[in-house]
Amino acid sequence: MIDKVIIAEDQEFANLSVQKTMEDLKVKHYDYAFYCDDALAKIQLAQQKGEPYDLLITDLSFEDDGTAQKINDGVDLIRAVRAVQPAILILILSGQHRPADIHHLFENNEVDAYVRKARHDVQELKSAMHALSKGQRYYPRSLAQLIKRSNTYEFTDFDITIIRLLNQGYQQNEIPAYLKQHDIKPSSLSSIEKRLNQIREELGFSNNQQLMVFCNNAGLL
Amino acid sequence: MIDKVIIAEDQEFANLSVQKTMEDLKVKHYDYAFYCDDALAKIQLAQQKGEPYDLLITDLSFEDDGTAQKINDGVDLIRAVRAVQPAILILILSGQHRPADIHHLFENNEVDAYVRKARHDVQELKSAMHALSKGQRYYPRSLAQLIKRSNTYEFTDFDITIIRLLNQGYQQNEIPAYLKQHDIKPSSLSSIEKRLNQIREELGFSNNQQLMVFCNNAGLL
DNA sequence: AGCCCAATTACGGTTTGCCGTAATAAAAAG
DNA sequence: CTTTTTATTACGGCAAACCGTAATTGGGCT
Repeated sequence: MIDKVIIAEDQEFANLSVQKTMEDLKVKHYDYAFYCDDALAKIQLAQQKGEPYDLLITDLSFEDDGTAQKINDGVDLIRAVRAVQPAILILILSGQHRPADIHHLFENNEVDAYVRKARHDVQELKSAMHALSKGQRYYPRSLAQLIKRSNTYEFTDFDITIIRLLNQGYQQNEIPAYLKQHDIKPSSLSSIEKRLNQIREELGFSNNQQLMVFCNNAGLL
Repeated sequence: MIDKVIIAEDQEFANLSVQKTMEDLKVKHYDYAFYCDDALAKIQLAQQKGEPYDLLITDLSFEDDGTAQKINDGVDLIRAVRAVQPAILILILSGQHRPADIHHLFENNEVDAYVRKARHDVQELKSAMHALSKGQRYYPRSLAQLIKRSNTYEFTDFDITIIRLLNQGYQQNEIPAYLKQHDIKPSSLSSIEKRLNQIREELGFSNNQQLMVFCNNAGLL
């Protein structure tokens, strides 16, 4: 059973509604945090007291207000939490499509459920909770479709490095120098050209601009 | 006073929390809708009955589920509502930064307040409601800063056309033909090059890829 | 060591994009 | 109607990106 839940969500609107859903579901005990650091601290403390949380519900993107935080991103929070309490269940509650990230997290068994903030999200969350309490993972068909449709392509770290550099304003012939300086393995201009060509072809784009927008939307930048 | 409110918001989480905030604020009567069409219908009906809404709270982006809808976007909803009931107050509640859109709406007096779904959004909404009830508009400093910092630049229709074409995979030398075919005034390759150059310079980008990502994030694509 | 396979790099030709300048067209001013 | 100004287009040289092919490197294997 899922008796003890912690919610990490910076949007107050969403945070409140998730709390209310927990009440509806008769979850015995739930806490909430607006910052990743808070959430992690609460999880550590509960763990030490021998009253660990069963489930973490977390957003992926947290906004930077002035307050300095060690962790500022859902994915980082997930990694940190897993280090503290490997067996905790984790449910992602995200507003934007970041299929690349989410797919990756699922494949590596870093998360157990994904609910998108969208139409019927309350019902989705309830369904996800239900699945989790039965020991199942929750991966909505909509996401599966999306991944299949748009993002079969697996970006390597190398790809992402190149794309980020381009997006920072580097031109292709400046990149080899950068790569050599950072000891990244393929570093020739030729390799870069070849890789970009391959990616474009695979995703059906005719220029890099489309690729950049795609990567931006997939949360890779 | 703001006594009668209609909420148009497709995310159930957000919709619920806004309703709850209305209760907290002792708003006498509020309705909600998950679709733009529903919201517009309710506004029309209330208007006909002589019991019009004082305020519309609406999201900007609505997700397309299967259900066919006439209106699928917050901006379109706002225009339609203004046609029915010009004097209604309108508050935008949006998750993504779409500063270009929002700035434009404010400048043309199409909306009266803007609240971003983010940290402290509940408090922001309450403040906005307070301002509105005093006959003021609500335009958070954060947005003003953002506009000033990143988007002083005004994109013309021509700019947007070019950028969209590029993003569709056109290459620059194919665009003149398209423009001539659609009777768009400057149509030479030279004009296109010059325009892009100017935009890049003005926004401080060194290549078109960055520009595309920027436009994508600004909601221009 | 020597061989093979795959990955990486180097190179050359072609296309596309970039940018300055000059010619032309259109619009505003006189 | 002519002149001046502004916008648009045409052109040319150059840099960047693209793309195919060939040379080189570096493991893994016998």
